[in-house]
Amino acid sequence: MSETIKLEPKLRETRWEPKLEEELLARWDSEKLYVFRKDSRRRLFLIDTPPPYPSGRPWHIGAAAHYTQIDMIARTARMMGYEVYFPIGIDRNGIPVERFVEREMKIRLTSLPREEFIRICSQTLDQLEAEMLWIMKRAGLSGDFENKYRTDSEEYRSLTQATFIELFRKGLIYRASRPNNFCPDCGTTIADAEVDYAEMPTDLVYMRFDLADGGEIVVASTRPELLGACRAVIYNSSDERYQHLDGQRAVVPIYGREVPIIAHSAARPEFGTGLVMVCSYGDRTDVQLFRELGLEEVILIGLDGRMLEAAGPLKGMTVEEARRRIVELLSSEGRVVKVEKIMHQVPICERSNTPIEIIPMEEYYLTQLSLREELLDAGSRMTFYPEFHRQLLVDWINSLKFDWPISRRRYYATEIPIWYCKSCGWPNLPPPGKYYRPWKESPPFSRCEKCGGGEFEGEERTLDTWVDSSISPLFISGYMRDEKFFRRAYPVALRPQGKDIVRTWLYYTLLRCYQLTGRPPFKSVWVSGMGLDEKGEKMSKSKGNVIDPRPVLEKYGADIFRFWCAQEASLGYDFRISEARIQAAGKFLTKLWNVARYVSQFPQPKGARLLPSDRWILSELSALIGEVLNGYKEYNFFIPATKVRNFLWNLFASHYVEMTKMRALGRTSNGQGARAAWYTLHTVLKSCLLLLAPITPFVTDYIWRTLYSERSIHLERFPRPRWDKSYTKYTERLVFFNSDVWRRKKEMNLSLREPIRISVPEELSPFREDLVAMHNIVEEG
RNA sequence: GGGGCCGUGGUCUAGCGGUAUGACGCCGCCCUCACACGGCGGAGGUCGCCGGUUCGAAUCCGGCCGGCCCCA
Repeated sequence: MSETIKLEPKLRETRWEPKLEEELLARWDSEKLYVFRKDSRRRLFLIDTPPPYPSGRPWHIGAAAHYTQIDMIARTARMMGYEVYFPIGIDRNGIPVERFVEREMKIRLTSLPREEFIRICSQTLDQLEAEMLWIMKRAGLSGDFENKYRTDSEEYRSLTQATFIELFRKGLIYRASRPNNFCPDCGTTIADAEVDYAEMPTDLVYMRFDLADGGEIVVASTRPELLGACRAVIYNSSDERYQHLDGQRAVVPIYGREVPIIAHSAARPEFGTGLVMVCSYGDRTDVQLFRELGLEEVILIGLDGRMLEAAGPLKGMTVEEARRRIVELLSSEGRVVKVEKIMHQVPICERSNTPIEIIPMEEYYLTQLSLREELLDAGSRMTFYPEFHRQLLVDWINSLKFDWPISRRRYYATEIPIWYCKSCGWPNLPPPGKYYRPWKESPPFSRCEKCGGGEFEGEERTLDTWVDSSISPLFISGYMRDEKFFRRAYPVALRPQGKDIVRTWLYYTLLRCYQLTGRPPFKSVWVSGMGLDEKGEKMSKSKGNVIDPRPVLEKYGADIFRFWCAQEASLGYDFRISEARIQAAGKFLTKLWNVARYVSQFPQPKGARLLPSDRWILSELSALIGEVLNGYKEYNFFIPATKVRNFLWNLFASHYVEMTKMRALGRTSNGQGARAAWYTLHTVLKSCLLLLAPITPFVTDYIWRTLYSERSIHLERFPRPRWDKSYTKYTERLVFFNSDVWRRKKEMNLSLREPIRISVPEELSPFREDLVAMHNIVEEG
């Protein structure tokens, strides 16, 4: 018998064209493939997508890779049968955009009316946001773009304020005056998490101090301008040189104040002379020493970064001017022993990159220290992918030393919702649920709740931007706005994020959500590594090694980029980004395409009587599906990408397809055999497409719709490993045998089609017919 | 100063208790009717260094060296 069928591939082009992706994007859009159905009966899977910040820096390729992987998580969850909410949010509050506007327009925050400055920031954000959204869409993110949220929207900010009001009423927010990190350049207090350290060349000044009872000592300091705030000199009790100083007093040069000399472990004998002056406040250690030793602080630096009255002859100077001047003054008194150039770690503001000062200010604080144990416990109830990154969170919680100062003296951020009574000063809070701007609005009440006074002054400060970002899981799950949904959706399924913001975003979210709900905000946390440059170094504007993702997406298309992402970055580990490797990843898509093109010429029988070769590849397919699904369960896309690639290329295409080619093309007489090959070819291809769909959504959907269904592959589930795996025992032997025949033909200078005399080993006898046809074997004997 | 991760052929990478995976690059042959962004074959490493555990270590333990990242 012979079925007369004209074999014609349904895929015509010889390779996958990235241009085809754009048609698919439009199609997905119009079909509303990825819309979240809130009332679905399926199990919910909410992803607390990191709302990226359009800060003015190019959104670099590492970020695009990161969001692409998050999209793979969303697609994975859908194919596992969840109703997935993959929200698209944009973080638009806080200092970064203000700094960007100040730099670009060469203005200061305070040089424009507040309203005007806010308007400019908002417009700037719109532009930057549009670029970012283009990248996200083009990369094939299956997020809910139609309902994207912004953290500076009325709805979001009113929720931020509502949580502030709630925590204030719970007594977890308090006002206090204490030394804080202050950035004179940004003009605001910042939190520890916003402080970076930079190694800078610094002068270490060796200064001669008199002792009150005669004699002298030499004290070294990098902050001589703080001499006027020196309240003690310390040495290490193990330091042999200074045992005689115990109980003595030193006289501070220029200022003439007598201060105690105290033994303290904070003094390092090897630094400078081993004698250190303690002043308010050179660094965080000084703050602790002042507290511990009960010293009285002297404030030398004002909010404008200039020296105050107490600085005496330095008054009015900037910190740097004062540092130069004090050395001159000391020199003229013969008190400078030497000046040493050293490399010194200087605390700087992560936004402005300028040195910070520690200045006591009155700010609002959110309690965190007293919750340490509870937070550790709540954190321990979240699953981490990979587990080893849990340590980043634990270490940070254990290292907390101060409560979180949350008020900021900036404009483009959520306002602190407080009006102060003009007669008694009492802070009056409005009811939660609305967005308040106390700096320009009158309060929604008429009487002070404390004294009944009727006149108020609105708070002008805003909140740290992390106060907003830290409630994203509450925002997306309907907290305070849709209690019914909230009960089903919270804690949300997953927080995906980079390891670099564990101490900020993850920690703050845990803190705030725990305070508000008494529960951890996530069931699981997925922590990815960082995208580094070809040399393995961090990408940064200053190094000039930043890669813009847009030209890459345009040149190679999203799927090549995505497949590269998946096979390059193993879960949680840093990965290197190079265009050559992205390009190389494209080869696999060509291979996939051509395998599909070959298979596409055959009819699709519903069933068939399988031959051993067919059973063999289906055995391997079952094993593959098992491994791949395990990778997907841990959101480790490296596993599916490399396993499918290896299977499809090195087993399916190289061996199975070649073994069955004659049979499938009808060159052997047996029509049953052809059907079996067709059935198997399609089964394997379909399964591979499904297994790759979360990683390369474009090419798989294109092939799927061309060959199998009008309906998108993205509405399907993952395949199940439903074939007997016993035939995998033949794999090694088959591969070896085929290679051996190829090698021999090569040695004999035969083309692959020419006949060869060779015997098929006994162990492979089940495959004899296919192998004979494949290699054109003339059996011996 | 503390913490994390890593150190495998020229480059990158898998493996994490039984003498090493794949990619890129390189060399040679081949346009074999899915694919030359392809196929086949080949050269190339003893897994940073030292010591220990073990019948056996790239794989476990300890120390050292080097790189990267984070924190103080």
